[in-house]
Amino acid sequence: MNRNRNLEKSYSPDSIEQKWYAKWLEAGLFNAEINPEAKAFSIVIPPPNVTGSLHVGHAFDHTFQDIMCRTKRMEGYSVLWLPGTDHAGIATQNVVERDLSKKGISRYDLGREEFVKKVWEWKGVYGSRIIEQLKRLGNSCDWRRERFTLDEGLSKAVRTVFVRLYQKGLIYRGKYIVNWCPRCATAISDLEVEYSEEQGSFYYVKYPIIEKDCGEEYLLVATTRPETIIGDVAIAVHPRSEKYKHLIGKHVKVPLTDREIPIIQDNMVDPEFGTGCVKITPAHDPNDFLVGLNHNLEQIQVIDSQGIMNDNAGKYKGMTIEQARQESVKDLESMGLLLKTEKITHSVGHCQRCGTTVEPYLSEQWFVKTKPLAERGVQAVKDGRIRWVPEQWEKTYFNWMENIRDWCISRQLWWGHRIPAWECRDCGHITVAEVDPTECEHCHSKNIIQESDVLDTWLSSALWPFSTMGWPEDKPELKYFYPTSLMVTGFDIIFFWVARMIMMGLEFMDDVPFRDVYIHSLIRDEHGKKMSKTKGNVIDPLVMIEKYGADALRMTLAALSVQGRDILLSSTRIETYRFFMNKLWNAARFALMNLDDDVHEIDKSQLHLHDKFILTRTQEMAQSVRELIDSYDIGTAARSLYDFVWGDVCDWYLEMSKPALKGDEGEARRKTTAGVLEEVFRTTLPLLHPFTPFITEELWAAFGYDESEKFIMRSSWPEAKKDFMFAGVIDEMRVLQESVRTLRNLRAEAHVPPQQWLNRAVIRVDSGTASAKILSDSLNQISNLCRVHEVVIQQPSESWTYGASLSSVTGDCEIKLPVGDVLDVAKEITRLEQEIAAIGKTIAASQTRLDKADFIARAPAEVVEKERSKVSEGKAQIERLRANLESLSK
RNA sequence: GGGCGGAUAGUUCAGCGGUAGAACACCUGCUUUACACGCAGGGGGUCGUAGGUUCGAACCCUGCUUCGCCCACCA
Repeated sequence: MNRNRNLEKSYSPDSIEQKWYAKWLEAGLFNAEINPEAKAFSIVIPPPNVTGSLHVGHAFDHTFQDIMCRTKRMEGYSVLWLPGTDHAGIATQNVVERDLSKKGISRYDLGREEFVKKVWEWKGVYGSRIIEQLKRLGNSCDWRRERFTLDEGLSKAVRTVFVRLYQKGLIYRGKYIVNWCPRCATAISDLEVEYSEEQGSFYYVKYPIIEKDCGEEYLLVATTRPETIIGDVAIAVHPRSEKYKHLIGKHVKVPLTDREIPIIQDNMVDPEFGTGCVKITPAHDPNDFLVGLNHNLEQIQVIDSQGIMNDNAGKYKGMTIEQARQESVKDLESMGLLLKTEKITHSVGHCQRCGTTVEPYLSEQWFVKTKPLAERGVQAVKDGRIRWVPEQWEKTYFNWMENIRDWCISRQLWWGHRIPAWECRDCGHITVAEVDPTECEHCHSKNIIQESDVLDTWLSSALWPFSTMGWPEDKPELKYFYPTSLMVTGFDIIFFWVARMIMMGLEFMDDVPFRDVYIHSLIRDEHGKKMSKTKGNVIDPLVMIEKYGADALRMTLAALSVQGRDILLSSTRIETYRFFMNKLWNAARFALMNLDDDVHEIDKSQLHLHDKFILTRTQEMAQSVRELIDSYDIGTAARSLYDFVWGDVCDWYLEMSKPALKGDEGEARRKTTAGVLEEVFRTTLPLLHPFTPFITEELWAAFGYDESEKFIMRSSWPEAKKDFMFAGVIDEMRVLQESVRTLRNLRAEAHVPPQQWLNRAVIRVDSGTASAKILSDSLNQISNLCRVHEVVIQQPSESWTYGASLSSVTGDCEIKLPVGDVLDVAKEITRLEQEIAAIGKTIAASQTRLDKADFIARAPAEVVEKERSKVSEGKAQIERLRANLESLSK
């Protein structure tokens, strides 16, 4: 072996990370290959926005995915981790528009074609930034396959999907009320509206009644939007409303205008809310729109697409919504039609992208009819073809899918997939086609014009799992890697993305897009606040990588990850794992200083308890970490590795192996101990590799393993070697650890000079002897009892032997204590406790197997009684023994 | 209105039926040649609350208090 014995005294990640990432790339280790001999494992990355910059959310789910990918590679799967970015329609267009506006240019100045060109230029410069940042994390994506949602191939997929859905009647066009962002000047989907509670006013407005014979002068209507009054076309009351029944069919005059409108009845009105009657403005309210359709009412638009009052708004024309509101209130007041104003809190929708208040806006839009697609999506989860982890998200998913509403997919933007529909200027027919048509398919007129809208970005994202693999072409990748194995993402895009991928996957691939969906929690700051730039509490992963190293960041994120709870991240936490990296580094450094060039065989006859212990623990880790990762419990996996390395390996094994490695116990022991040490690292480094790829690769090389095996990344996942697993040694070791701890306390009390403090005690205990608890209890008894300067511990039985170092700790003291008795009693207590637990479990097991009532009815009650009495007898006995122990100690 | 999740040491969180754990912080003592990014020890918790199930509950069930999230409605 070519060992590197000159490791730096502390671990510095910087150069090491860069070095290995380049080497992995060079060796093509991230490349996914179709290998019929191997099972496939695939993940498509949730594509970050091209405008994006790496934040901890990305860092978190990418760490998770990388851990899965690296583990699966080591397990022998052919792994595809497919990266890419999302063109992010509104977000990107906004960024470029903002840039332009700094130069005083608007996108309209440039025109569509020029503007789109500018966005592409921007993408060329900044679009790869997020990808470069992802690489810093150590992501093992197959970068050769990087995709972009506006790529040629993906655009083709989008177009194919659009045309097929249209032909199937699942895409339609129509004039509806949609959520409209006046600032972005585009429609947005229901999901892109974010609601927040706001202070507003409730205006009580009098609508004079035309018919003088009904006994009332006016109808009182409460509204939050007086500026839309001029767009009113009716007043609605509940059909069974006693209060207004006699007014149905009568008319009122719309304030601020000369129009007269009818009083109608509709179930949508809640007689308990407000005044019990509602003004109907079909062009500016979604509910009113529906009422309008049902009653065949006119739709009067008074606000335009920019949020400005239009020609229909009379004197308010040209005002903003806010101005018009104030003006109309003023006017109503002066006309004596405003009865009162009430302060209320109501929730107001805002544009997800820019925060502008969303307006319901009547316009021609394209929609996906989602019901039929959603039904299949629900079915796929119900019959287990898709599994949600944690399972609870299933409910959220079902709830949304079962109440799904049609999806508005048209956007009045320039950046995106242009809708492949052409309207004929002559006959009005719409031609939808995969290949740009030259004439109307209906009347063959050449006078056709393409729809100017583009598609919602999320439509292209919904195709991501298969469009990235070459669909609609019949690519071998699709056959081999689709459906993907796992989707890892946050709950915030379950509806936006996950649900839609499921629908599209089922529709176009006739199969689910992924087998498992892992939904991870939100990362918050150390105080539980959502991270945001405005709050300034953002933890920038790149800064953390600079400061602590990518491995430390990854290990932190992995270890903190837990299902069903938000993750609170702070830099001190990352620091903890930074320390861990250093610990690992130094442990390896110690090992290297003590290993010969040759690898020594482990001579089983030379193994001491601590050797057997660490070997067994190591094999256990190989087993359990794999199982934990396979069940997506990377949090427990990471934490158990941390405890194992720091606790078992460093605190105990390395310390206890020192005398042997120094040669104090002879050459045979030295060689075997070296062999054990080697085995520990050779197994543990690969276990850590998915979590902390860089440091493990560096150490792997330092140990000299890369000569024949090359990279650790290419190594196989260590199998648990039965040969190195010894029964009972873990318990025995825990006994020893407790004993040593107690002895250290004794020593401390005895003011033994530090030089003589116990570093090492060789205590042999027969296998099958007491648990750790017994010994520690009894030793604690001793330490409590003794005037420490008189303490020596007597050998309780032949199974105890003390190493030489113990006497140096305890000096010349001497004690006589009934250790054996204490031990026996304690042992008996433990035995009884275990027995009780066992009986309890038996009872519990038989009860859970059957229905409880059923069990009691059918099971022999006397058996249960007998078991129960055994338990209470045992307990009584324990009480007696405890008292006994107490007296023995005195 | 519907749904989901949390409440455990000063703080952040594990544990989820068998005698309360970690990290950080705090206190004490240590330049013991892998590591002061360290070592050894210590203090600190009636596991939100009231009931219930059980031989046994932080853990299961019910109510309550409280914090947070999602969906729907909001004229």
